[in-house]
Amino acid sequence: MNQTTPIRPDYEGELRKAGVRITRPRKVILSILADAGDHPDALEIFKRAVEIDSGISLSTVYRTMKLLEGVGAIHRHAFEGGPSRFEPAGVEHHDHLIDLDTGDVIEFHSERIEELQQEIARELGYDIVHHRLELYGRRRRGKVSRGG
Amino acid sequence: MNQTTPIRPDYEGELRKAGVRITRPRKVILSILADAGDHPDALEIFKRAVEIDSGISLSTVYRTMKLLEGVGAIHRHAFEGGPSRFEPAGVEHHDHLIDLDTGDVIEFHSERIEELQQEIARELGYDIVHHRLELYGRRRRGKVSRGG
DNA sequence: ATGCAATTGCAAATCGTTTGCAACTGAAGT
DNA sequence: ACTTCAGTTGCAAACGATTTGCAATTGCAT
Repeated sequence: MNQTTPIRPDYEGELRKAGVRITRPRKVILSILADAGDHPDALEIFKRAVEIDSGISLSTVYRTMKLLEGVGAIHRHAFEGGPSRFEPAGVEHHDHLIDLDTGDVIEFHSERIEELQQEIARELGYDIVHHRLELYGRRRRGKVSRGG
Repeated sequence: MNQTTPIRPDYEGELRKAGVRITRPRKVILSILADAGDHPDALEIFKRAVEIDSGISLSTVYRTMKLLEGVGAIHRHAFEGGPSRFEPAGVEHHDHLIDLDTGDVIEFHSERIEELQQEIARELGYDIVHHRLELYGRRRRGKVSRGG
């Protein structure tokens, strides 16, 4: 039972614990986040939210994202070119490979790279607070394809 | 004689070759870039430019940066939080360590990390077009300091 | 010198995001 | 259930970084 269980994040709980109110719009946004298997941006979240409750405003989406980010419940990623995209913070740390053609985000992790980063920072006299490693690429043509 | 010689970039030449005119404002901006040892953003370049020729506009700075970027003469880096910052493209590829307290940018390179990235991308079925590796950190207190 | 397309400065527009504000509403207390 | 009131909302306006339309200017090939 030591596998990376993709825990359905309990955002409401996290927020309550942080002393914020669970309002109608927040409930909607939270449910969207919990369901999202991708890395939606604020506008995308807003669109999905409107389908559930047409009264929600984009401002509230932004405000809620900032709130969740502050609480540490989600991570914000500012990939090249586009708006910030979000993902639940519940999973193990990972970096991203962005498909330049589709915008798809693939997660990966390399303990070796993490170590090397630490090593480099130490040599330069720094402590890493956080880092950003993003690979921008295209699906290799030919050979095996992983379907899509 | 195999050290990384910081070749004073011949922007004018690169631009001429690309068929663009060498105008007065461009000359000023180009000279600033050639001298810059740091990673200035557009506004900073603009400020430095105004001191040489007060008639230069921020738009022209932006336009010139885009031009140089298109020609491949400079690289644009969108570090977290702030505006894009630029650096000559003439040097060897490297990644960046950003000092969170000062905004200073320290360059580093790890062939091992580059290899690992390639490996990871390949395993995921991708070709890397480019990547972004940024370490955000603080100078380690105590012990040796590299002066500053 | 001449001519014209490339380039400029300016102001206005754009994009993603934040914010001021008056109206509204959770949730704690009765 | 009813009140209360600070937390929250939607809206529109403000924001910072960057881009763009346009009329005036200017490289640079002739």
